[in-house]
Amino acid sequence: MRRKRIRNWENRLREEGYKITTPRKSILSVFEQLGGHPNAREVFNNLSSQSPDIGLTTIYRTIELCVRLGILKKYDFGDGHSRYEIANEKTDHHHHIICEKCSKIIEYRDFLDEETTLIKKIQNKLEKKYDFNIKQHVLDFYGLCKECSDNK
Amino acid sequence: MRRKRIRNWENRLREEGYKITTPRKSILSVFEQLGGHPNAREVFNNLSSQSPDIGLTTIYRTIELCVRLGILKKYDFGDGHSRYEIANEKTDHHHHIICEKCSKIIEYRDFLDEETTLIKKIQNKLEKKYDFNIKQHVLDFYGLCKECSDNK
DNA sequence: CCTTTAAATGAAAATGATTATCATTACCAT
DNA sequence: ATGGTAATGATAATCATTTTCATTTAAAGG
Repeated sequence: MRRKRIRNWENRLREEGYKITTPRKSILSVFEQLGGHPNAREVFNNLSSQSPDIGLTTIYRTIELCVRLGILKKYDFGDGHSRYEIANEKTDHHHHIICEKCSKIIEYRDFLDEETTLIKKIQNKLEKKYDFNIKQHVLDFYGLCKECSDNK
Repeated sequence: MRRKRIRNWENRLREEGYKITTPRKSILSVFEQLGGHPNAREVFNNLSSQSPDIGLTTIYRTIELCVRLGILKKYDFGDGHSRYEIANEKTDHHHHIICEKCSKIIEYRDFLDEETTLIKKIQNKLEKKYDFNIKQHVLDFYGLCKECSDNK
């Protein structure tokens, strides 16, 4: 079995003819250090101490580029701003549990065996029945976390 | 077994002390007639012929109210605007298949038996493990519909 | 039916996230 | 080092949604 070399984002950018710039390094480094699912503004805020001259525009552009190249994954949890996370073997693929009050997000990937199997099965059924070419799915659970359940 | 009377939205509003107004009637009637998952602007456009004097503001306000009272269900498919649909026994509960190119949305509720069972099982596991009170879930599939697969 | 009054409405402005414009700057191949 | 081109940042523009506030209206009582 051929072991695929794990490409970091610098190589990915180079591969596609994009330049490795200081802002891009800073932005990606924030994603690496922050973890979680930050949105554009959170990245901006975290950057303001170290690199105050990087504009919000550049952050949006870099994120857009990285999503397009598969370096970042984009999520929409319905709270009004898109969220992102570095895509790699470790983060791929997982589901979420989202607190509807405080927006805390838990990601889990310790699927039940049946979980994976069944989703594939459903997917196959749907592809035939509705003539769709299904590429991905989202299974997210919404509710209240412990803290928000208590403070009510 | 007591048969619960099916309340229509007028009764729901009255119950909660809200008034039954002409704009509200028109807006809800659009949802009833249109079907699907319209967004605020689509409702507005569909209203413009019959009731040109209903403002977009009122549509947003009515929608917000109806979502809060459980008359409408709110969805976010990540295409930049929230979408809604009348909540009732018939529409509840379903999953979606969404075309990433043309945003066509198919909803299905002919779940495999295992589909329902397994999701409950996963939910139970997650509630214990992460101390969450899970209220609902979203299982949506994303891909390309027949037409968009072809025209490529 | 007519009055009263708080709730509902509409127009317009405000907001907040994201995108486009455009002049300036900085990679990087030569 | 340097030139060409992509990248950047400031600013303005969009677009969906929310807020403000003066005006209108549903519905309760007489």
